[in-house]
Amino acid sequence: MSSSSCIRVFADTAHIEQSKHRLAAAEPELQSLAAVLALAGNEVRLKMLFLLLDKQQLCVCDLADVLQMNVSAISQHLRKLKDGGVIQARKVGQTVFYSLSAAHLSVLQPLLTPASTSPSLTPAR
Amino acid sequence: MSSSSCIRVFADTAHIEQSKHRLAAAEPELQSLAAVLALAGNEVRLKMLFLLLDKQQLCVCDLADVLQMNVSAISQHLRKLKDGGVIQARKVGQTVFYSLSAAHLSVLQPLLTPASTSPSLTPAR
DNA sequence: TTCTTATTTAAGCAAACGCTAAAATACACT
DNA sequence: AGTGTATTTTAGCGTTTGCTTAAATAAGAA
Repeated sequence: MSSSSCIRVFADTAHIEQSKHRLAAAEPELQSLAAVLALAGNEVRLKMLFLLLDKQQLCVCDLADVLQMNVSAISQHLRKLKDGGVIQARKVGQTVFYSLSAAHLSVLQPLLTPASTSPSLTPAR
Repeated sequence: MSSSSCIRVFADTAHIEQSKHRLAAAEPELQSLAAVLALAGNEVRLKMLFLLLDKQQLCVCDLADVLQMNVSAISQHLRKLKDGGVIQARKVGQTVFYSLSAAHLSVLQPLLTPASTSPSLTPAR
């Protein structure tokens, strides 16, 4: 039934079929996980998330200051993070404060606060 | 000393400086973490990692079969993962078996096996 | 209202990405 | 040697990314 790429005599078709099914079952989760990881997989955006995890709330120009980058570039990264549901915006006057949103935080937080295994991402308070 | 993007009268320069220092300290780790996440942030590659976590070892054409993709495309993704130190290759005859390498596994494994919190990525054996 | 300030948006562009198709390499078998 | 299989590599191409610059919104302050 399934078209093989190679002619493996001893290839176990059973295992391959099993993998296909497991993959199909996990597909939607993997898809949304990949989207979040793609967002966090950019160094600038990962730094933003790191800073937001530390500071709760930061405005655009704070981030621009800390990251030493163009305000426009920062704003565009923030937009992507917001569109991905990773952060949320709160406007206070003319300044917009961004903070981590609950969604996907369970995947991001352990990455940026490696508990005891990896030593140094969380500075001692 | 630090050039501000905005003229926030009540901006606390102290906090900003603090963030800068924390960021500088975490920078190398964030950089390598971002590299790994960028690799995992591609849906095809994330699926590969998911399958390798489940099956320990898979050859190129197995992956091509399961993912229903061109062998060449698969091979190119595998190369990126190998270059990033995420997987390793073992050649057995003419077939090359790929498996997860120890490096970075501590960050990838929890993503793909969400323990108890998120329910369904790990199918019941 | 006019003048700043904070942020977003749009346009442009170089670089990176991910795929396809084709050629190259490597290994086994006869 | 020659044939077939598994994998990699190369070149090409369309798409996406991430930045810069400039213009557009939005909201205080004079």
